[in-house]
Amino acid sequence: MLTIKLIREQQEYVINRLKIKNFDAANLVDKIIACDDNRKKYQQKKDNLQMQMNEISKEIGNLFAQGKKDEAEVARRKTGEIKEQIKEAETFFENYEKELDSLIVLLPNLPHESVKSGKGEIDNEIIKEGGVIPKLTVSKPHWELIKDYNIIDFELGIKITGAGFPVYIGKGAKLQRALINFFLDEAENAGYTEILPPLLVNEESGFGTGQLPDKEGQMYHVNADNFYLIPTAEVPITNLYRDVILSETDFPIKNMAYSACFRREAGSWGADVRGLNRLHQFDKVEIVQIRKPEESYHALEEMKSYVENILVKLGLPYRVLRLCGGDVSFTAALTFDFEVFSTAQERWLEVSSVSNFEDFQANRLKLRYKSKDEKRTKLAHTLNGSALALPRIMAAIIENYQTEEGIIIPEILRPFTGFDMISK
RNA sequence: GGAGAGGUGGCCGAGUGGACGAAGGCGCACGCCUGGAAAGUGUGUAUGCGGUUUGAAGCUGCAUCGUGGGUUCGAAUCCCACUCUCUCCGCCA
Repeated sequence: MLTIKLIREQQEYVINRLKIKNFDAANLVDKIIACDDNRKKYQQKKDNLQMQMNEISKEIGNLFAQGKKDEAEVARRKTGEIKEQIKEAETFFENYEKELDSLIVLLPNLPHESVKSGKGEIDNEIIKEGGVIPKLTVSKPHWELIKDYNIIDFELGIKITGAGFPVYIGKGAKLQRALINFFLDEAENAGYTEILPPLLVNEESGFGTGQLPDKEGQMYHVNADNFYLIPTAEVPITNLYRDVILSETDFPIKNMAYSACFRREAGSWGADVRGLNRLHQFDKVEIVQIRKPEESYHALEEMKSYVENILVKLGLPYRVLRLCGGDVSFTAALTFDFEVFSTAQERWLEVSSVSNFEDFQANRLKLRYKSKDEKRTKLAHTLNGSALALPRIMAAIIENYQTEEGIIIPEILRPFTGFDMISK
């Protein structure tokens, strides 16, 4: 969430920047400021009364100690009324504070200056393309190939769980594991620390990274214990730093994690989601960085090149998009999407999303740091990126590397798979 | 699931109604000492929200001892509820 300070001090700027995200903030900002004014007003009232109360209490204590019981009695009689007033001011204060909290979380993060306005996908700017789209002699979509070679079985998944929960079999399972290991090793070499987090998180964590309250319906919820199944490792990995005050020497923080991800994808089932394109459970390696504000865009570039490099190593045709205002998520300031070309489907598939959240998540998380020369704590910047999401990479590999004889394994993965082809 | 114990600052730990944002220790920072270091020694060392201020510093108010409520003029301390952690038993990979 945005800081109240920013909203107050740069009202016009906030409203204008949010227009880029197609968000009309004018009314909301007014409400927020009015609410904050009231909050302050009642805090002053409450604090003053409490100060009076504290003074009287001290006095009473002293009078009792001196044995002046009568005078103490007199003082005591004064307290009742003040107490009432405190309660009243406190109630107002708390209500305004609550209202403020509920309003301020409705404002999206401000887009970075480089983000252009736009409605959605079509307005995203392609900033780079790489790799070569293969010319295939045979061209079957992956949902046919996985059946031909019996490497992923959707029907079995439906039987034991439901749609969107595929079962990986034999070389399909091994290829999956190979990709995970490849991604983890790459991240480790790039200086990321591997974390193996819980797959279930509590409510506070869901709130910390912004999944709650707005995306509640997108997460699987374990009712008995009030846990949520993580939609991405971003949630546990970033929440490691919830309520933390870092010191300057802790930077940069670079963590990564493999995890299964669970998404209900309620209401988003349609024509483009066949096969591996959209799943309820999938695997992903996520990279997360926590940086000082002045370094975060440098870190974003670093993460961008890092992801690109993996795609190059896998030999997949890819492109990099700078998302337009309409497509940048609620929490992000700047996002680059990576897409790979799925040859048989003749579609670009999103396989990674790399974002700088600036201090938007940190403000929710209360993730701060203290610099040497300043006494005040400052909010850190958080960034994350998929590196990478497996199913669509799997789909692209299966389709792009298909031959009459079978599916060729990209060379870089062969040490991990132990085989160089999937055939019948 | 059953029984018990407990949650105090970065950490350990004292504190059973007022002088407690909190003793003492460790750690950390800065200074003294030293040729340099260690040892020793001195000082400092929580967070949030307000006020003052152009801003910062400074000064200042309020709140915070797991969370929420209650008793009281006054609560870390007493009462209630919740929650989390630990130990033992049971079950189990």
